[in-house]
Formats: sequence, C-alpha cells, structure tokens
Amino acid sequence: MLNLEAAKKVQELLSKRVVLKPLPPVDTVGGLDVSYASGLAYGVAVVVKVDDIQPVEVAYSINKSVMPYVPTFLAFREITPMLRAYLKLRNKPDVILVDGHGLAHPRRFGIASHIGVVLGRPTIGVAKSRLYGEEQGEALIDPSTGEEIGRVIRCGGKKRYISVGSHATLEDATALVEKLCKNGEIVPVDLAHKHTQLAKRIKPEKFDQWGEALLDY
DNA sequence: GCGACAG
DNA sequence: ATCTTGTCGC
Ligand SMILES: [Mg+2]
Repeated sequence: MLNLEAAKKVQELLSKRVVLKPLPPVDTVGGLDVSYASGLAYGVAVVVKVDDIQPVEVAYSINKSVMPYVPTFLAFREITPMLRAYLKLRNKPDVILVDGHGLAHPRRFGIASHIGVVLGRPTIGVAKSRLYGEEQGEALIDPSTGEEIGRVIRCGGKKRYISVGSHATLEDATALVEKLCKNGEIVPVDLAHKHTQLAKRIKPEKFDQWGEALLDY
C-alpha cells in the first residue's frame, strides 16, 4: 500500500537533508533504472568509467512489484529495486545517475534526491520528460520561488532534464552528464535500462542462480 | 472543478 | 512503465 499523506510527510522531512555541494573528483559513475513484467520489478545498477565511458560492473535485483506509480511519488515504487541492485555492486561509483528527477520536484525531493539522502552519497537526476518547473531556455525554474531547480540539455537531439539529487551542484551535475552523452544516450542510465530489459528474460526458476530469491518486502 | 502529471 | 510489427527514411 501507499499512504500519500504519510509519503508526502516523509518527502518533506527528508528533503531537509539534501546537501548542495561541489562534486568530488569523479572516476566512476553509476546508473540506476527499473523495468516491469509479470508483476515483477527488475532493478539494475551499473558502473561506468568516466574517462572512456566503458562499463565496469552490472548488478541486478528481482523484486515483487508492490507499489503503484503515482506522479511525484515515484521513489516509493522504485527505490527498493534500485537500492537492492546498488548494494550488490562491489565497485561503489563516485556519483550515481538516477532515471528520474532530483530537486526538479514539487517538494524538492524526487527519486534521485531520495536515494542521495538515504545513501548519503552524490546523486543526479536524469529525466526524459518534465515533471515540475517552467522551462526558460536551458533553465528549469521553480515557479513558486524563481530558483533554478534543473537544466535542460540535449543529447543527440533528445531533451534531458538534469537536476541535483544530493551532494552535488547543478553546474557540476550538468557538466558531468554532458560528458556521458554518447550516440544520443546518457550512457550510465541507458546501460542500466538496457540491462533491465534483458533481465526480464530470466526465468523465475533461474532467479537463485542470479543470486536472487523472491521475498516479501 | 480542471488540467498537469518523472517511470 | 507496459500493451505491440511492420514500415518508411537516412
Ligand atoms: Mg526508468
């Protein structure tokens, strides 16, 4: 179940723990995404070397899909699959790219911020479409405060909405994501998405061979 | 009340 | 996100 009133309070409380600060030197970048099929949620975490944009590691998590998707509450649906995959990584990335928004959210706490606060590590939101904020050229402006909450970039012609998750600045986040654009895709997030689709082919009888067992969370 | 609305 | 194949164009 998902109690929207309680979930909203969680976001408002945890949003106070978002940290805005320069990104540390980045050698590796993580990517997180989730796909669904037959009532299951397949989470994937990947690690990419930033200098050559080549994959270093991939980890999976197979979970029962229990939470529904409700706009502005995406984290409650995808954070478990994403974190379970992330925790399996042996190489922890210097910063994590999350498929979704960070501060570009009505309560300044999209899934990228949620994960950044929970892990206490740098995260950046990379979304394919807008959720909140007014586009003013390259800037995404919060209509209620006039603050810049995100930036719109183009990767191979496609729009991408970049916002700080936590432990980063919008400038550092934007510069890093632009470096990771290759063939019209932001590599870490795209690689995670592709593996998420491949993971759906794993037959339930083989889950244990992938270090997974379906438990009730 | 109406329209918007990450994945 | 998912349901779904071929087809038009570079
Ligand atoms: Mg996704």
